Amino acid sequence: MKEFSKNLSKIYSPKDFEERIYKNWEESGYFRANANSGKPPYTIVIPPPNVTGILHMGHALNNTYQDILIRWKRMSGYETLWLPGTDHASISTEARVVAALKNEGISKKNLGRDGFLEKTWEWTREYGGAIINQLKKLGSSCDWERERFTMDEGCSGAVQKVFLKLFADGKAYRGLRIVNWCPECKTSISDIECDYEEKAGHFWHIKYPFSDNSGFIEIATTRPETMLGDTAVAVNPDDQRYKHLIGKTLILPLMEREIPIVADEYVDKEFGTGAVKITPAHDPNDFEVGQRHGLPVINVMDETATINQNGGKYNCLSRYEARKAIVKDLEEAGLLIKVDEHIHNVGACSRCDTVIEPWASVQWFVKMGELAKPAIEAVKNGRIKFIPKRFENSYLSWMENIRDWCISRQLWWGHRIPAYYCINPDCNHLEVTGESPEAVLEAKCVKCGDNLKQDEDTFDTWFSSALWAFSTLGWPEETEDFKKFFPTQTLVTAPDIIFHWVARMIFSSLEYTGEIPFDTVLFNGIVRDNQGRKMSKSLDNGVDPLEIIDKYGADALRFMLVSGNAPGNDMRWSEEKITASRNFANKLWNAARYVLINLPDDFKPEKSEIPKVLNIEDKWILTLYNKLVKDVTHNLETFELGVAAGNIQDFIWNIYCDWYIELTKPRIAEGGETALAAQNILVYVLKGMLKILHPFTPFITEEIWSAIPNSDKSIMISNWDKYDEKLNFKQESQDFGKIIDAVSAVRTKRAELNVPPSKKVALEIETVRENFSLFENSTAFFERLAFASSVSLIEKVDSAEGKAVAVTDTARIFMPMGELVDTEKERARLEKELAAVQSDIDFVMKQLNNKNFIEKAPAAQVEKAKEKLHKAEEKAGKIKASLEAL
RNA sequence: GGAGGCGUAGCCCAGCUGGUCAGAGCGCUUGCUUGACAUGCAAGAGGUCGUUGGUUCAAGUCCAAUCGUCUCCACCA
Repeated sequence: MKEFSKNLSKIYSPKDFEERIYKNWEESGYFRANANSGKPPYTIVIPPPNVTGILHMGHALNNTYQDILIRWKRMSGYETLWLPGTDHASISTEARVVAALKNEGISKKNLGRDGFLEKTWEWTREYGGAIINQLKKLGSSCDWERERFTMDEGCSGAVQKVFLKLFADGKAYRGLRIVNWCPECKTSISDIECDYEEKAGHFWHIKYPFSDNSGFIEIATTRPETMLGDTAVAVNPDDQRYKHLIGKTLILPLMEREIPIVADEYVDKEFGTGAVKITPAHDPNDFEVGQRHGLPVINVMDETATINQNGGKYNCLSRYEARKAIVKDLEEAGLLIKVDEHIHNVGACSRCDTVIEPWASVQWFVKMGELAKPAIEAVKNGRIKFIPKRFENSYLSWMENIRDWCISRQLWWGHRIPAYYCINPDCNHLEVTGESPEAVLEAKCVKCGDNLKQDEDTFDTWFSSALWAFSTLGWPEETEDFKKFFPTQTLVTAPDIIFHWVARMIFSSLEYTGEIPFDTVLFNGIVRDNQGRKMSKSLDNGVDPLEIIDKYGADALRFMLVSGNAPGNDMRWSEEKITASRNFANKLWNAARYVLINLPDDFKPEKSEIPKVLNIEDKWILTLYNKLVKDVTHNLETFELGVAAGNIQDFIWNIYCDWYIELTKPRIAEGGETALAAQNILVYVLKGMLKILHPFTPFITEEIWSAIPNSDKSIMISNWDKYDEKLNFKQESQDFGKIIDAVSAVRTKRAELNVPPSKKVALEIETVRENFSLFENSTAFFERLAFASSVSLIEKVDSAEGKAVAVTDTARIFMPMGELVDTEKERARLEKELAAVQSDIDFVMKQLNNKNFIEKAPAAQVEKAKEKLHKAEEKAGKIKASLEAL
């Protein structure tokens, strides 16, 4: 065992020990979870950061929450597993690698699929470790031996297994649909990867002439270039203006193609001209209208949103060039009626901000209807709880209106879809199989014997993240880990991925494992900048957690991130807050240093126990510590991490440091039995404080802990204290409150009179005889903390002449100040004080005189009011007496 | 168009199921080299809890309306 060191460095310098401590933890294996343990499990799976990502404040907040819960549960006797890992983030990683290759003058296409994947794996291996190491700097107690990656063998196996099952059950299907297409990323993206923004645009009103030359119909569009693919014009069947035209045909301008006028309920009579051009290949609603009326789908753009050969003379123009050219040509042809300014929502790729092109293409989808039902039920019936609860609303409304999920992406980095197509166009056989691609391709088409080719696409990243809660534990195998740690308990995440991730994990888990993936979802808010804006690259207002850790320490950062913050609420970043947290750490450091320095050399802190004989102040601090344990535990149980942190800070600073340490100083100075007793309590409570604070600020608590020899080698594996009724000294702690009040009252009075601490004054304390021994035994406190030269007890002071008086509920304390007391000022002060007490009395009297209150309020409430009145009246009496004596 | 959050001391925010909740931190004022800490100690000033109604014996705390602000969802061409 390590020597009892006593010598914490004079300056709190987290840099000196944080790294060392983390290494020790890792080496000692405390982070490791044991699947064979008999303890109840507590599991959190990390929201896997992007493999190429770097730690930002959001990660810091999210992981601080998780680590607090994990460390608390670990100390509370659970077999805890915090499972870490990273996400392959297909679209984001692929974009980064493409960009990096571009700098080297290499194109993805030239490199080929295999070459590109090789490069991307290299990239992943090179940069993938970065965020993991950064999480370690934060103090995250993850089980690193269980670290997973969404594209590792196990997770990939789970993805395949799930897809095969979905396909077999008819819940995964392939079809021609309108998807959100990003012409920059050259892939489809899902609805929730598309961000809408209001933009100023135009509303072009165009003439579509009738085939029979009998005039024209006026349509309006915001995207004239799509008219190249128009295959109809639709009107509302009830629209009197157009009813008679239904069935007539039009000549599509510029393309000179004949298209029909169809009737469809979808058309809003009130909007625009009431006649809508229908472009089934480039608009989701038009696509549906097209389906209903059997209209052809003419795709006029390629994957880069450039007009293709179906666009006639506009072939090879970009969509915006084409728009310009088309408008010009229409104008010249006299077909442009007018152009209105129009503000509308334009969808953009959430990844690269390129305007989305709704585009008809063949994609894979997951049928959501059946999957959503149990996922809705699980949240509705409370099997899964959201904290705060309000986020259940958005979850439910999304789930209840869910649309099929497009899961195929035209990317290479990701899980390749295990679907194979016969190359013979007459056969067109589709095979979905878990066999190795080599074997499948070797085997040829089972129907016609022709060659097969594998689907070029990969799955949406979220398709694999959706399985994270169980694929990481070994599913589909019935592994020890899966049996022990699944379902997990708490998911800690940000509200912006409720749909992307949380919802999909819930329905996936229920569908494939039959279990909920977790029972509680705790949401953390967003860390904003000091002006309340989101931290973003474009604003360059991000704060780097690593720089903050370097400057203030990980503990200060962690403590700042949880302090004064409620679950799900956003918070503002400010340098002042972090210095406040650092100062708190410094305060604890110095308090510990003081306690340790003052222990005798032969003190055995590892055996520090509560002494048999306790002073009143000892009982007082023990009672308050005991209450702290109860409060903090309760607040952690209800996920009120910010409140818990506040409880602890208040106790350490305002109770332990400001009072208890000061109260014990005279005893330490005195030495002997009473000093030893005080030292034991000081150490006992210090150790308790360290333990309860440890989940929040793991490094400093471990460093101080290790300076005190303990039976537990690391505070990480020490036991979380439980509320103990034996430590609840109700009477004594209440009594001691009277001493605290009296000391404070004297200090206040002295401050009002500007008496320097160096001027000691003899105190005369007037109180009832029952309190005499309480106050007499506290003489040393008055001497030290209230600058008393002596203390005398008296039942009734006759003359207050030349004396200042401090009044509490239980006592009047007289201080002979001679000329310092200005009678007039003193009178004014006392009158002010009396007025304050009197307003309390009036308030309570009013309450007690209210018949309804007496009758309807709970008895305890009435009792409380009476007690309050009693106290206030006593105090008022004391102040009045003092006034009279002036 | 729909849903939700926020609006409490100069600033940043806590206030869980209505009754010691009117609070913390920062800032401010005054006084302190009180041998752990000036990254500190002591004391103090500051708010009729956005506004207006309602429910209740009792409302920052529940309900309604309203103003301001932010976010999410939908996306009518």
